[in-house]
Amino acid sequence: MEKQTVTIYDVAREAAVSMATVSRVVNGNPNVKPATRKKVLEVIDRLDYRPNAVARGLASKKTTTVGVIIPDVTNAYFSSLARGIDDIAMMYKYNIILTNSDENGGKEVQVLNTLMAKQVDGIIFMGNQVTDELREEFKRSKAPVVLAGSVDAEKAQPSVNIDYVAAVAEAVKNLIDHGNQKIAFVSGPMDQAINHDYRLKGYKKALKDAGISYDDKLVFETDYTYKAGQSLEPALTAAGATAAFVGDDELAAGVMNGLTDAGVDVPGEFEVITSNDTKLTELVRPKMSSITQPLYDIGAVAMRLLTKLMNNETVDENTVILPYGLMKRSSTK
Amino acid sequence: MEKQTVTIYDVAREAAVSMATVSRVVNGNPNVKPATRKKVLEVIDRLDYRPNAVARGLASKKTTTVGVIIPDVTNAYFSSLARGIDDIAMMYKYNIILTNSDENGGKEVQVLNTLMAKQVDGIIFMGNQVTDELREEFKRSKAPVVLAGSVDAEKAQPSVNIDYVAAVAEAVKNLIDHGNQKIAFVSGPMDQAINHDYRLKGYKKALKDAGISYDDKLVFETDYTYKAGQSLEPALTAAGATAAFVGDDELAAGVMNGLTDAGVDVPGEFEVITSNDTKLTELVRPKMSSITQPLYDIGAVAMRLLTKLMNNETVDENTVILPYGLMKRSSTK
DNA sequence: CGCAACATTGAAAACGCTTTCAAGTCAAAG
DNA sequence: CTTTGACTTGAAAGCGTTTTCAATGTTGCG
Repeated sequence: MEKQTVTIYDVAREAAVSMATVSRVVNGNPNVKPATRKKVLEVIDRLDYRPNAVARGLASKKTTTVGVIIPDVTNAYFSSLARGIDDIAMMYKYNIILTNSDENGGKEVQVLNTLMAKQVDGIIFMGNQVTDELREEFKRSKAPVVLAGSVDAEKAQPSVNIDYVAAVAEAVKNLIDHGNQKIAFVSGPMDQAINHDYRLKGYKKALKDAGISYDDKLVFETDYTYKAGQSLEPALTAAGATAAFVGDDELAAGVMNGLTDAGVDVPGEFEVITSNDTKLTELVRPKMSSITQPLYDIGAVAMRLLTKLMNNETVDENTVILPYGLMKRSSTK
Repeated sequence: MEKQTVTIYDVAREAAVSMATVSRVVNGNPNVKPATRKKVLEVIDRLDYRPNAVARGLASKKTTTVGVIIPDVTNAYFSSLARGIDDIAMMYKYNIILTNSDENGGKEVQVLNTLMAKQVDGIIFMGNQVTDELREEFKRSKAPVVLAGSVDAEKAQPSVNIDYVAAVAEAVKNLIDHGNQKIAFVSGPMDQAINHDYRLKGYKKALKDAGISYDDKLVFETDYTYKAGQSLEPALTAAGATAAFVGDDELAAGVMNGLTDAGVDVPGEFEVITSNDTKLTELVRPKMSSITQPLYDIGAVAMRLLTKLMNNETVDENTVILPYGLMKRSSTK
């Protein structure tokens, strides 16, 4: 009843050659006489032979699949990177094992281990924080690991990012240039390196450059959800803020809509600038000004870098920094 | 230089037992004397032995990974399903190989083949159209295939969906009840079954039930993008439509924003109702009324169904229909 | 025509694990 | 003290490829 699978052995027999020869033609090895190649190809076609990738993986120690750890596919920022990753992966004949981590350290470690057990040829990690434990796991992995749109303070792993500090500083400076003195810093969990080591640093830098003193009452730490942003309005108003830099687009949309719904005019009375330049920025009204990041490219470049690493090619620069920009839309003056 | 991998053989030697026994303890086989189990476990821990899933897959003919074909991870509707799929997959110890198809038939077939080559234990397909060729491939697959949020007119494959015809009919009826006579039907490519065989059918049904005659000048076929929706305004106005049913949220956001930007008041002068109830509906202003679908659950249930199929359990119903609803927000009266 | 050099091929050993089957162990039962 | 049946264990045969190494065929040239 079970469908019979045809193996390389069957092909060899039918074509009256050895398995080695069949293997050669399947893998495009040039050391095969054209006539034999043709004969084998015909049999392969006739028998509808499909090489078993698992067996191939065991024998060759290469699985042509890479693991991708993503906080949440549902998040526009990360799914954009994921798309870039998958496209390039496909281009280089790799497949992607995608797993959501919810940025949960324990889950990340566990997932990483199952990926390694599955003998992936490489790993791309996305997440706002690289814990010590995770870093250790990365080190013992024999498959190369590259971080995409994710920072590691230790810079131990190859990665591709933008210059978050500079980008945020520029965004905040923009707000300052518009005359704002009390600028809120709204971000996700402050225990994530991306927030406290990069974004906050850029925020402080901009303030300092402008001679504005830092006030931690203007720092709002929440989780990355629309709702969280939406319910921030009272606090924002109470703190006397007239503008905000927000670390995530969905969160920013929440902040902005919360403000608007409460009757605060954006950007008239309150300016908002966000970080990720996902589609969302264009959908909301007013459209959100944002730091621009080459989302797709961050993923694509990360994957490309990974292919080089997997191929043992020497790469000139392990940590690549892509250019960012500032896109003025309608949530700032 | 290359890190040495420790195999089941090493463990067997160190623990002075056979590979079979090690295999048993690793797999939780109860037929092992507690004392031996303990001894083996200690060695495993000491050597930091990690079973090689590829070898395991070859020997057992099970890879504990399932293939997932998705039009585009970047699309909120499908990424929500994907999240549901992955969560349940993880719960059942499966991993997901995720590949974007762009709804391109050729790519879908190709991807399906590489998935099968990788010996996935099952496949979940998402896409708005199942071509004949694809259907053939599904049939020859020895791994079970289930469709998630995707229809196949032939109903040849197990699937989980909502009742699109009824849902759309109800949405359109709602528009009719508000006094609209000229209701636009805005959808993606009409050659996709989901559009012409389901949504359009529901649309026509609602019209018919209300005694309104069908006018194909009110049917707008575009692609599923925000921009496409946005640029539809002139045509919509020209056709004299006062309301629209839209088949995709991002597209709907475009339609609505295009209207608003052109000075048309939504919902005052023009009502819009959309289909997928993704996060987007809450982000835009006015918030969009929508058919509600249990997105996450569609994915989750599909994956659960797949686990049963992979396990050869008998399932009572191959095609499961989940409940839908109608959520009135602010883009309808 | 003989030989070196190169092109083709096949045999068989991995790859790391699961699984079948037979054998060995041991305690309870007779 | 044997027998029986339930437990435990190990040997070895796969699983479907890749890959090494040696063998065999060919071709070009002096």
